[in-house]
Amino acid sequence: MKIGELAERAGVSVQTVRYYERRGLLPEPERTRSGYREYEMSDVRRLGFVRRAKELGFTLSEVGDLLDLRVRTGTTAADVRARAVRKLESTHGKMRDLERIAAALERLISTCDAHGSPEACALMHALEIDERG
Amino acid sequence: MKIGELAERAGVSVQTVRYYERRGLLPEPERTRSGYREYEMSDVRRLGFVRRAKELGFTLSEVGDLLDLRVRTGTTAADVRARAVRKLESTHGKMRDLERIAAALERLISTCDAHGSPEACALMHALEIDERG
DNA sequence: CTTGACCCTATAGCATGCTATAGGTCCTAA
DNA sequence: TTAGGACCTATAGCATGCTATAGGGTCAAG
Repeated sequence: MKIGELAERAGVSVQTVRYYERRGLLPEPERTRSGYREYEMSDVRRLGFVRRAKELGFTLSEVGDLLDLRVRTGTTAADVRARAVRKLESTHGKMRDLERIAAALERLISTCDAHGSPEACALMHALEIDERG
Repeated sequence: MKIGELAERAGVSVQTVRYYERRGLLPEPERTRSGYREYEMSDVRRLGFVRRAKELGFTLSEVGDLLDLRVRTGTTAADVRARAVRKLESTHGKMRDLERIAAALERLISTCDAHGSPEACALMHALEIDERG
């Protein structure tokens, strides 16, 4: 497929695809004789991975790290493992924070439901921040 | 406490505190006679909330929304509830994505452990991307 | 054979979220 | 009383991650 279809399937713009390629997040694809980039489904998946990881607050460099947990000259299995463990730890930290936010939002919603007044919602909210935030 | 202590306790810079104040993420604090900002522990918690939410990939505007799920002129309880529900949904989406990343990292790590070769790690990783990414 | 949608490179510009600088005030302690 | 560090305002600059523009080539349909 060409770049427009790839971009649409993955939910990003054509410009963004070319930008990610420059940044090294996507491999340089084959070209048609006329110079058009040619992609496959694996590129759609990889690009989708980049997009979602970025939406989670990973920087593009960090996404590159995630994609790059692979062999390089001088890299040992222990190196790869250590990087994966660190990334996993930060991922767990992010999940815990999200759980706290979700729990706070759920309590806020049920308080809204119970009392129906915006004041109750606001009060509840202030409470969440003071409790844990 | 003064701004330096607040910043240190919350893990951000002094400049960042003043920036967040300008952005409306922190209330304007009391001042000493000489004009120094004066903070309390609730400000530490609020600032910590901002920092963590931001690290999760919420923009400062979104963090403002989270902090601002409260009464404004013309805002009804239903409005507040609807905004909370939308934010909760996006939070759940982020959690699902993080779970997928964590699972992929865990499989990668256990494959490293099992085979000990960087090639196995790399191969496993490529697989994760193709499977789900 | 030309129109229009899509592709190309190169580069400039923009929004976000800080971060640094200039120029000055306050305060504690030797 | 003066040296230092922490504070103040105001504003400029920087890194990231796009996004838009200029100027042009490709290609299938009509």
